Amino acid sequence: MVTIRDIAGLAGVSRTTVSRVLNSSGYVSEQARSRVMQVIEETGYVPSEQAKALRTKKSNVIGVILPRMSTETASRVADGIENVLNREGYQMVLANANLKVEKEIEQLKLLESRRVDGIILLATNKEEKLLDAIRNLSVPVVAIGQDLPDVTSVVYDDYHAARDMTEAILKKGHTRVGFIGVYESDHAVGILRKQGYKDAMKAVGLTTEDSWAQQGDFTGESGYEAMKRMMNESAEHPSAVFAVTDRLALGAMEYLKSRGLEIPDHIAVAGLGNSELSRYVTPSLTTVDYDYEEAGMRTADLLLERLNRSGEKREKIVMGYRLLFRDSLI
Amino acid sequence: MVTIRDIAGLAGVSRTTVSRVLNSSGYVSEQARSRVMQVIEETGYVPSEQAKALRTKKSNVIGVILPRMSTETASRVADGIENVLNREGYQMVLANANLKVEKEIEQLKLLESRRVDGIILLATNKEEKLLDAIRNLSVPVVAIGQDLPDVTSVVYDDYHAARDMTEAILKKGHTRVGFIGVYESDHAVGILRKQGYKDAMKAVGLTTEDSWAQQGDFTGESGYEAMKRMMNESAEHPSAVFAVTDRLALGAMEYLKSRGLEIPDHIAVAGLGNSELSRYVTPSLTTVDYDYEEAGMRTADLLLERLNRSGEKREKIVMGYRLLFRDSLI
DNA sequence: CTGTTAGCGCCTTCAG
DNA sequence: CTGAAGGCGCTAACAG
Repeated sequence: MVTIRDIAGLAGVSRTTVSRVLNSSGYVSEQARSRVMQVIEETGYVPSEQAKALRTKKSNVIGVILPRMSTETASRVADGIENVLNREGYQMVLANANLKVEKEIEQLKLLESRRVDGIILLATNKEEKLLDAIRNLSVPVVAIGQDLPDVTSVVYDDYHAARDMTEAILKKGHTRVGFIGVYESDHAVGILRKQGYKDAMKAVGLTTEDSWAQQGDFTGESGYEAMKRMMNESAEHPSAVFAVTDRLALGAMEYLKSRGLEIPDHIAVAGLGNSELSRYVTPSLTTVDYDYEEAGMRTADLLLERLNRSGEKREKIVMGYRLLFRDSLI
Repeated sequence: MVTIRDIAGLAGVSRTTVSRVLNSSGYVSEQARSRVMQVIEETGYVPSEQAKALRTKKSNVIGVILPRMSTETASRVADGIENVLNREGYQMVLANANLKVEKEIEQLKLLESRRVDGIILLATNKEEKLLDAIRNLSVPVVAIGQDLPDVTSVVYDDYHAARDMTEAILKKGHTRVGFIGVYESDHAVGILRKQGYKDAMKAVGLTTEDSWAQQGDFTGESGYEAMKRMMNESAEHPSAVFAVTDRLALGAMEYLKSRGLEIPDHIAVAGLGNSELSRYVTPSLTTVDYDYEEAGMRTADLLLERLNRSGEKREKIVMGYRLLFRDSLI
């Protein structure tokens, strides 16, 4: 691999001069510059960002930790992030946490060891050991998806989105509204969205059967099973179901269809997230739209700001949402 | 940032000794080791992979160039890649080519400047300048998706998959089979799949109207428009349509539905790729299943092999496929 | 078992 | 305008 030293030798100048033309810093005679450029051309020399980073203490790399690769939300957020990172001359290294806190922490440390300039964490929980790990990190971290104490975060307005959607369902005249949520270790999705549902119900003085509130784990199958339990365990069936995730809603729809129930006539369904699937499924799914790309962009912006003006105070951005009424709810 | 030198000082040993316990190489007395470990613990020291890489000339980072972020195929392939990379102790840096050859080349160079150990290119074309860029690279490249000359590649069996599906359509009794393809700069999808369709048609001696073969650009909208053109321009409408991509097929279905045509009764549809959407859309889409995760894994394996046993000859792996008969074709 | 020495490839004072 | 010298954090001979 050809180095700056080789270029200097071939061009008959010092490494310093080569460095200067590389970074267009300081004065270089036109003569020297063109000689250096020519040699670079001929040799196909590519400066080592690695060595440069070691010296300058800036790698121009941002680490991004995803809960899982290859989920629609994660990749849409990553898309937004990559967008601004690329525009600002940063590269992105992706790390997969596979939904495990331990793995999240491990990836944080791994990225730190790579000396990335900053880390974006697509957060799925607020566990104390995670927060600890972030505190002990010497790399700035920005979170998205959960409101992490003391960590600059971009969050979705989970509570109001869920509450709004539930109210919209009620407004359609439904009084028996079922709910499919997820485990509570995911604060944003598991707790906040459920709270939105519960508060909306309480506000209109409706009572609910225990069996109307079921729990899944983000997979379609778990939505299917949750819906099945709801139907089997309830004395009176709900006339509408709100699932905190489109995928859960889709699973629920599958179960309902398998039972020969018509959506929305026998039972209406609403989800949250505006996944691609929600548009294409029949009947199309009423859901809440979150702008994941935008959220990713905002998060990246926030991180880069922090890098430039370090010592800034913690910030928090709450992303808005939009209710999308489609055919699964009338 | 605490360095190996600090640890050495605090533990009262030399940097070499610290390095040795870090890498568990060479002999270190239990006494020295525990002292070092303790200091590392106390200080939260994290060795710089960067400095290590500069010295060892191995970064344990693999670059992956995607045609676009946030498409289902890309992220499924990336998932497979990440899987084996992670298992083997590598990190993945993602680069987005945005479907532009120039950007692909730019990203190749950028990754080279980062001194990644290898590059996986999700290829979308075989343009000469791309091949040139790869040749001039000092980093091993493995391609997936296109059979790049002189480059170790993993490819899908595009020709036979398309031909098989077309034959399956013909076997159902259809004689007027339309086709929606893509631009030919994408050799695998644009040329090979079309050839499969044409050969299958020719083999049974069927003539086709020119208007039955339309072209899109991978988007659903373009599939919609292609289908519209096919219906508007043809003297006799096809009774079945094969689209080289599920997304195109979905777009075509949307157009057909908007015209009030029944699928598959009035016109049957088949796609290729087994996207998630294909399962959920109504009617469910008959398509060809490619195991993208597996392909990603094979590609990563291939690259890592090359890194270990360098100087290996070029290899080429052809991935198999599976026809999935669903409701959009009878 | 341990330390000394010498870089990896680059940038950055500091003198010319 | 240019170069010499030094060092970023780490590992790898080579001596002890």
